[in-house]
Amino acid sequence: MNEIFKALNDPVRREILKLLREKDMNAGEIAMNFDMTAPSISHHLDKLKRAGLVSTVKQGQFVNYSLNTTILDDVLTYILTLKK
Amino acid sequence: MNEIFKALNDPVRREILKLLREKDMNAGEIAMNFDMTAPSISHHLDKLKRAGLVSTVKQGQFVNYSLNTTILDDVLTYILTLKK
DNA sequence: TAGATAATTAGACATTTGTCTAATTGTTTA
DNA sequence: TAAACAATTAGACAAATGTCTAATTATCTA
Repeated sequence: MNEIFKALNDPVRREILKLLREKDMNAGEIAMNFDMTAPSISHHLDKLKRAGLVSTVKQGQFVNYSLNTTILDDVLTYILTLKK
Repeated sequence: MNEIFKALNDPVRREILKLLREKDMNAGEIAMNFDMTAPSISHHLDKLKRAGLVSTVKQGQFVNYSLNTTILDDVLTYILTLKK
């Protein structure tokens, strides 16, 4: 749970999730949406992946990222239990 | 939204929310549950309050804290829209 | 197979964050 | 009204975080 909240606690990463909600994208396509270097985006993607919020599939030299909604259910459950 | 995720991104603060889910408590009662100084807890409470996750009512020299579930709905909505 | 392209890793650096002690504010009560 | 108590504010400091440039790895293609 800690990893998930850590991952969600950054505007860039939340924006990446928003982009992936529309369609899967490779690292370069994601990076194009930000005024930020590729290594920085790569670092953000790594955090999202470690938290389980995104999944990757390597296709040739590209790495395709997709949103993993299963983990979002854990967040939903957590918030709901707080509400009791 | 940024403030809320910032506030949720700390194990101590999440534990405080869990405690307040059971019953309202004043700052001292909350602090008793942690191996941490009162000023540190006060700082965490401040972050929770600024995020709107808790509300306070001053009763004499005590400050009573309670969980504000309304804001949690915002988190729920946010997560749900990510799931589309 | 050499050069180009996609992506990540490594390492440096400034900013943010969480913790502490000391000091301050506000309230109660002897 | 002075001392005690509850809580917060101020300021210092170490650890964590986000960004960058440079270097590396893996893949494609001329």
